[in-house]
Amino acid sequence: MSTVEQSPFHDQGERSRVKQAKADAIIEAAAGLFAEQGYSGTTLDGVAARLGITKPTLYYYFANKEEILIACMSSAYESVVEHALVGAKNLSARDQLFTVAGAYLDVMMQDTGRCLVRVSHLDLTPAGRAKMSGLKGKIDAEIQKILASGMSDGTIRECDVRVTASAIGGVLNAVSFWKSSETNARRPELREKFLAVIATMI
Amino acid sequence: MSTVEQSPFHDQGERSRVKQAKADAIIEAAAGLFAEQGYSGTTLDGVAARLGITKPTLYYYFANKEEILIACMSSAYESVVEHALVGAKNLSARDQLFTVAGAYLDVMMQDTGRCLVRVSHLDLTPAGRAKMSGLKGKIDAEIQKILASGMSDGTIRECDVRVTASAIGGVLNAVSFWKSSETNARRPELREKFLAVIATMI
DNA sequence: CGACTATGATACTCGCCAGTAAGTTTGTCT
DNA sequence: AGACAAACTTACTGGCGAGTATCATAGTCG
Repeated sequence: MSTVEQSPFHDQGERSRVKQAKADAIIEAAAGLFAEQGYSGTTLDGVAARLGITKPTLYYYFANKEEILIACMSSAYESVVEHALVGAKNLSARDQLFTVAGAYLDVMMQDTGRCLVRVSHLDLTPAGRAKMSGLKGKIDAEIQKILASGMSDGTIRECDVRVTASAIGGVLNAVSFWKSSETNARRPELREKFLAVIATMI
Repeated sequence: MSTVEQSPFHDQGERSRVKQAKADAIIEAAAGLFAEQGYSGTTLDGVAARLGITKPTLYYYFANKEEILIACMSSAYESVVEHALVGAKNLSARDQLFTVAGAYLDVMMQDTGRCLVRVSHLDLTPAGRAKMSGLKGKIDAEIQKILASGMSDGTIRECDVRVTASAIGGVLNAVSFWKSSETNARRPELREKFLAVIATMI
């Protein structure tokens, strides 16, 4: 029971850090192509070419194409969860919602986030689809929870929480359809403007 | 110049009406599968099977798979244009927007409309993508125009028209992600609730 | 130095499915 | 009747790209 942490390599930590960095580079490259060309329009040869490597190398880091897409999407979802659901306690419900929405908007102006919307969940196998729906559902449930508590503490007006959460999600997704050239140039401005729209809805 | 209408067949009108009806049936069947399984997840054999025919028959009505998808999407867009952009004159800008939004919502609760969102435009070839973007852009432009005129006649509050139009589009698209079993059962109710959300935004 | 693992490239297989070639049936017109 | 077109079918091809088997190189450790 003692040396589970102790590995045969003196610097496995370093090794796996490098490997993780490379995996991240693959995710980033793939996300860019998925967002531009869609899932089935993107070939693994294309992903590899963008990184100056060859296709089989990708399989050293990921089991298959779908796993790469799932990694892109998970990365985006987790970024939202991290930035929003963690440090947003003891705020009013209304401000909690702005925190989540802001984090979501930030992600949606990056390639990994764009994958969430530009690539259809239907391109996944049922297993992967379930996994992604779970993450999406988690965020949606959180928004619904915030809406409900906001109706209690009076910072959010009365509404149908399911419909409103769905609508808010729709607004947040919308920014991912903007041309990346524009979102890159006007990121803070667009973030504020979309948040202002959300503000009118709640 | 006289007999362009007069064809060699005594009942070509009937013939082409039947043919059109069959083409519509194909569109409907395909739209259902595209919405459930995505574009690349749907095979033409599957579409044909759902209609009790065989794949080559589809090619008697459409040139290729993409053209079927485009027909699905065009049908949805045109339905919006018909119901909204035609009979909505001499209303206030605010009510014009509700007219368009209502028509859009109606479409988005049907299979052809779901295709617009559940199937990525990236699954199309550049040519088809351009065509669909054109139609989408037409509706978006109309919404922007209504918003602008609403800011003049005072029925819509001041806002950034591009961002707001984009956000409204996002809300309208959102309903297409609802399970069809639920939208079928609660169509009028959901229509009103989503319109109520739009009402808060403008 | 020599054994071993991590990392990568070259060169393939193989299934799926869009699209096609060619033939068959059904109705319609003269 | 018999010729012709519309409407469909059966039986195929062909390519693309995901995934793999196998070999090459480079650090790393005793």
